[in-house]
Amino acid sequence: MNSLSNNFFDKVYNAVKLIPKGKVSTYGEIAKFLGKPHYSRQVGWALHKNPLPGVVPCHRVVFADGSLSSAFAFGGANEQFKLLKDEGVTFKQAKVDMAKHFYQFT
DNA sequence: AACCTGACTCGCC
DNA sequence: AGGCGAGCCAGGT
Repeated sequence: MNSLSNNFFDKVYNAVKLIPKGKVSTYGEIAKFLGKPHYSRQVGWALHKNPLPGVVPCHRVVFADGSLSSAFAFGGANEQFKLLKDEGVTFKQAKVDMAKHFYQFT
């Protein structure tokens, strides 16, 4: 792992932490924000490997279509669903209402 | 060094 | 509209 990839991971955490309450973002969008439009998987990996639970609101990061991560590790997709809903995020059946809660990094 | 897997996404059927 | 497959990158075995 070189300093660049390390920086990428750090940027991922930073970006995720920037997502305001009641908003969500996608792996691809974060990757794009970091200058790597095809690093969606690495973003997910960064969060998976992320030893900062509670610091990085991983539950605000969802799939591009608004569905929740299948391999979610905070307590299951159900827990993530509940958490987001508690923050004011609305859902379209089982998917986040991206049109209203999608947060784009500026 | 090579192969496989994995918190993803897009395109095609 | 929904489901399946291929593509992508990096890390782990």
